[in-house]
Amino acid sequence: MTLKRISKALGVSITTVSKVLNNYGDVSDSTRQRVLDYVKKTGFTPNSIAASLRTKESKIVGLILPDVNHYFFNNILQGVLNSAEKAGYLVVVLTSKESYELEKKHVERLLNQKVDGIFISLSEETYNTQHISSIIDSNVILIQYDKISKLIDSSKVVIDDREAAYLATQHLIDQGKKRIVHLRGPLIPQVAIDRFLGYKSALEVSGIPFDRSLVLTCPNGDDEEGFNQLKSLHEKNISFDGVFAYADLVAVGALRYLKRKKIKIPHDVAVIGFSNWMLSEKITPSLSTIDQPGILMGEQIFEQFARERLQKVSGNPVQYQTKIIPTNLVVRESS
Amino acid sequence: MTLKRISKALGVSITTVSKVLNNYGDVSDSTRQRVLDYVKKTGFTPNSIAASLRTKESKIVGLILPDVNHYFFNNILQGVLNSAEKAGYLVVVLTSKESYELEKKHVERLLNQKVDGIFISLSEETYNTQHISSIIDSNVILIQYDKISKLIDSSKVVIDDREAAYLATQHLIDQGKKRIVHLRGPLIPQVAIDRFLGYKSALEVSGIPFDRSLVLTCPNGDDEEGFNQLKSLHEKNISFDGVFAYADLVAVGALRYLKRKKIKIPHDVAVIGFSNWMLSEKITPSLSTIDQPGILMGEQIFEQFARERLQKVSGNPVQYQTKIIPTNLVVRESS
DNA sequence: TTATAAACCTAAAACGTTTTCGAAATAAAT
DNA sequence: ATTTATTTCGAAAACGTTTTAGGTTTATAA
Repeated sequence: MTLKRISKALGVSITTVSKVLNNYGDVSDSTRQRVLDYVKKTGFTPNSIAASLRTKESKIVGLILPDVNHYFFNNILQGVLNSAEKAGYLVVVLTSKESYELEKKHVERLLNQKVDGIFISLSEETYNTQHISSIIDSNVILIQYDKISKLIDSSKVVIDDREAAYLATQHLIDQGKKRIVHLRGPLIPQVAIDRFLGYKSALEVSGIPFDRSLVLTCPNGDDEEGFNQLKSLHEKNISFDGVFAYADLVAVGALRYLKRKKIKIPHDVAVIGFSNWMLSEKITPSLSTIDQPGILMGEQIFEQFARERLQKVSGNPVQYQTKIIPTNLVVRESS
Repeated sequence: MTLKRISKALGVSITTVSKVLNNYGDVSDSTRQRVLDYVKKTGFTPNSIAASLRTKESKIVGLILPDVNHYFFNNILQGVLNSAEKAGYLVVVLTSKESYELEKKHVERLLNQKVDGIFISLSEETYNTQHISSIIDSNVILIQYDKISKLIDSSKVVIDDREAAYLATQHLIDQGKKRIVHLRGPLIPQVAIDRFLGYKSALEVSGIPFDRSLVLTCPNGDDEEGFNQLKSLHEKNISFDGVFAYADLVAVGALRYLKRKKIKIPHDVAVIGFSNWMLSEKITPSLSTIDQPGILMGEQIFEQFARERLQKVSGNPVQYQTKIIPTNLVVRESS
């Protein structure tokens, strides 16, 4: 079933059928009704490939996630899906697995698929951003989220990691803790740096001396590392009464060590994580953490895209925006 | 940049350019090389929308998930993504959120987007399967996975839930347990029924009498229900020494209740869940469970699609297959 | 030299829409 | 009755590719 066949069946032109489907004004009520009836009867839907070719709008956006099996990114996906569905867009999902090569390949693939927008969180390996620039050159809307490059001019949707880390650390201080361990992420990515800086400035503001030996790196971000780092600290007889981990999973490992050593939580040592993974409220003791509203972020990502799209088609100048999504402190049994 | 512009620049026909790009034999080495060089120099990639219109192949598949924030479905997504990427396919992802209406809408959307294949796990609300049949009518390849309809003729990729539940229950019996509670899922979906049947037949085979009062329904599948159901059992003074929950989250709730009541795990009561969620190995005591290899399933889904696609284009009869993916018993501290 | 085969190339149609521009039909105004 | 305005319609081009069917050139054989 095509426009042509409908037009033949009803004795009108292809143009007319197309016009009623696209709500053009210049078709009489009677023919409009005839077309509508016929379309409903046959269940016809226009071939969107052909429409795309003509209009250069695919109504598809591409979402590149560093990892799909990750609570935060899952929520982002969910949020993008929510908003995209409302707007009649489809979302193709790709995972970069933190690989620069894969990320680049995906971007190229999306570009020649003529998606209308690309939403990307940069992989940890990505220093060369040529492929990102090529998105802009291709006149495709680019929204950066989470791990962004400040050097690239586009809209951005991010968490204020520094502020969030400040909040988490401040919370421990409020509980009377003074020797607070920071289990930090890898050295390079901006998010890990920002969380560290937030930690540091919270100490500063409260006049607590910064002790370099209390900051330990957890490159993989798993629970084993959390466990082992606390263990090594303990074995070196370095005392502490609080732990701020840059990821919930790391905090879970820390909790496991403390429980094993019968250290009272939160009385002797209070623990707070980051991200509000689902598991953090299910474990005992339940884990205090920073909630990153991933769903909200995802929605904002798509909505910013929709705004830019609108500006573009209406010929207005496109205005890039940076949205900083607020985080929430979630206090549970561990602190 | 288009074929036309390339052909103008090189003084050959559009046809010739297209032929070298598609590896046709009848073009001389010298012109082939000239075209290739020019393409590489300009970074040209053919517009896949136009190609799709002509060839009726979009190189896009649609994956409908009941829920994106779910460990098992995440893995399925990951698996589909893995295989699709290798084969040069894009995947558009949609969530039905267990709603029939949404599911139907999504299917229609995918069909008029002319995807090459649709992979679907039916929502719990879906009884009318007209929209699923329409996939087949549209000559789009349909692969059903997980929650399937046996009435619809298509390839299927499923877990043997009954066998898996049998394994889980048998494992508890092997530990010497005799009064085993089954926290079952909602009454209707086949997966919940199958898990119940597996439980029942394990008891039967071991000659343990089936006690209806030990089977409790958990419609939402969350941890609250697990907690409350064990509590109600306890308050009715019904004794038990094992728990087989149809979902890990439910089992987590059960564990929480047992811990609260200082009941020794697994000595007094052993617990086993279902799905091997990430959290089940992180909690204490770590949870025994059934591992559903979601990634493998996802890969099989795509690969079955690829097979059918090949059969179709080569004009061979399409052969539907039902893949039953084996599960693994994962024994941890809780049993 | 001429006939035949092989190699190389191209014109043109087709895929199914959208949209411009002008034509035809009708209504309104003079 | 004529002009003008308004409403309704349709022809045709365009989007960028693939592929068929045939044409032209070059090589091979007689």
